[in-house]
Amino acid sequence: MSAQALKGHLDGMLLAALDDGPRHGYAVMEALRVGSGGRFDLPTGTIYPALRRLERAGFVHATWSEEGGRRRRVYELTPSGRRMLDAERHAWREFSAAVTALLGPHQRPVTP
Amino acid sequence: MSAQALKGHLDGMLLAALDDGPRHGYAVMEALRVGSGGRFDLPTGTIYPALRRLERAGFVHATWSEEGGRRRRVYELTPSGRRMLDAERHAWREFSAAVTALLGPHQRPVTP
DNA sequence: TTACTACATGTAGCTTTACTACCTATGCGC
DNA sequence: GCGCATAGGTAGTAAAGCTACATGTAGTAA
Repeated sequence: MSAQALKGHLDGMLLAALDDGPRHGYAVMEALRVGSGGRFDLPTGTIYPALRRLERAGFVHATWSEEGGRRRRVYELTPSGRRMLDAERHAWREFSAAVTALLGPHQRPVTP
Repeated sequence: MSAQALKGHLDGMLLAALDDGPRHGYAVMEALRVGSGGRFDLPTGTIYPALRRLERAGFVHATWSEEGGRRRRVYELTPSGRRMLDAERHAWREFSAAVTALLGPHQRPVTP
């Protein structure tokens, strides 16, 4: 995966990871790793600043929670964040359709 | 379309635009615009530096041509560029599959 | 003949954003 | 004790597309 490929697409995936319910940062990280089949094994230096950015933008709301001596910062979608997620999903469909069209029909045949 | 969405995906599309044959920069720009249904109406400040980058990297070969008082810089895929195009197409399929999976199946139904 | 548009190429500086590298801390198994 | 998974975080860097600007030709509309 190219170094820059994620640019501008991470926020949508983070919001989507919170769509089923609140999660803390580390769990979001895991969700991206597992949900992408291991392709998005993102470093903490990517995840935490990104979540903080979404919080500042008002798309998620964060609360501290303590469980078994472990402090966790739990993130939850705000109504604004939910609207943003919708917008991101739509933008992704537009974007991916356009790129797929431009990259051309040169697919490797499934079964020769 | 988000400001950063294109990052890392432009090179593949530029190379793909040269797959049918040599084109000059302005024609490549047009090809992206038309081929994306108007979604990628990229400024010259994006296209020309990107083509130059691909040239420096050895993926395209450029020659000047004069036609009707118009100087054009015509770009052509090199063998290395063709391999790169293959790699970009493969990377895009991987990437888009992963993002689509993570954004979830929350598609709006076609006919309610 | 003036002005505007499409064609055609290019650069300097800005901004955003993910990544690298580093730090702190707890709980558990060996 | 030691290492690993879990859990959170920051400072600084690099990449790459965008904005705004500059240059010039050809054709057309006023």
